[in-house]
Amino acid sequence: MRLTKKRKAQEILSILKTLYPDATCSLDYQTPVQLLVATILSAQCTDERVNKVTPNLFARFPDAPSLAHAHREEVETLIRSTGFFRNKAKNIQGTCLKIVKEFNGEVPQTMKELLTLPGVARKTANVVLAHAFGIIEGVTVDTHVKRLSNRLGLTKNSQPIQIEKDLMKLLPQPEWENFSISIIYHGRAVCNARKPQCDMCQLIHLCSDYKKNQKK
DNA sequence: ATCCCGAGGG
DNA sequence: CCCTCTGGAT
Repeated sequence: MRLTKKRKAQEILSILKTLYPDATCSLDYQTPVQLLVATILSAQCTDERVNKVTPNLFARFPDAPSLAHAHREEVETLIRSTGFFRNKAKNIQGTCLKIVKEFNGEVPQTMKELLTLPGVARKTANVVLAHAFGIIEGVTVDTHVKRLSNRLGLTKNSQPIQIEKDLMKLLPQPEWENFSISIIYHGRAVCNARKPQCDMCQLIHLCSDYKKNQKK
């Protein structure tokens, strides 16, 4: 192997940073609770669509107590277009109720506590910790991070938790969330699921999938 | 492994 | 019609 996998990962990150210097969390929010809710809504849904429903949702129910005690049907109606709206409404209200009752109205700031909230697993927890509190606990692995990490050859695993462990070994801890954010931008703009734009891609010299397809 | 679920693109 | 979108719980 000419390039160690670690070296390759950092090279990828370096290029992505130059391509997307202003990459940030694309969800709109004002408070940690709102970021948490927006992130729950982002499951299997574009952030663009989430940002279309959250202004109305947060205007009506701006905080954890109001969301926790809202009528389920009204919450469902407000978030309907994001899909999975029954599960998401139940999880948002369950999470907000737990925040009010067990966490003194504040979003908890540890992975362990966040994972006790309904509808919150490592992906959502990593996003909230990083962007609401500046705590880099792990690598956010969503559908884009999963797809690109596999295509680029940074992991051979398909389960998000295993992919996260692999990426944590390959990248310096302070860069974990920067990697996720910028690779998500690249996944949306260039390396999309259906038809990756390899002719536009700045990473093809580092891409296992591109090399494999060249051989055939 | 399967279910939840709407909207947009091809 | 089929696939995909910053997943999580059963």
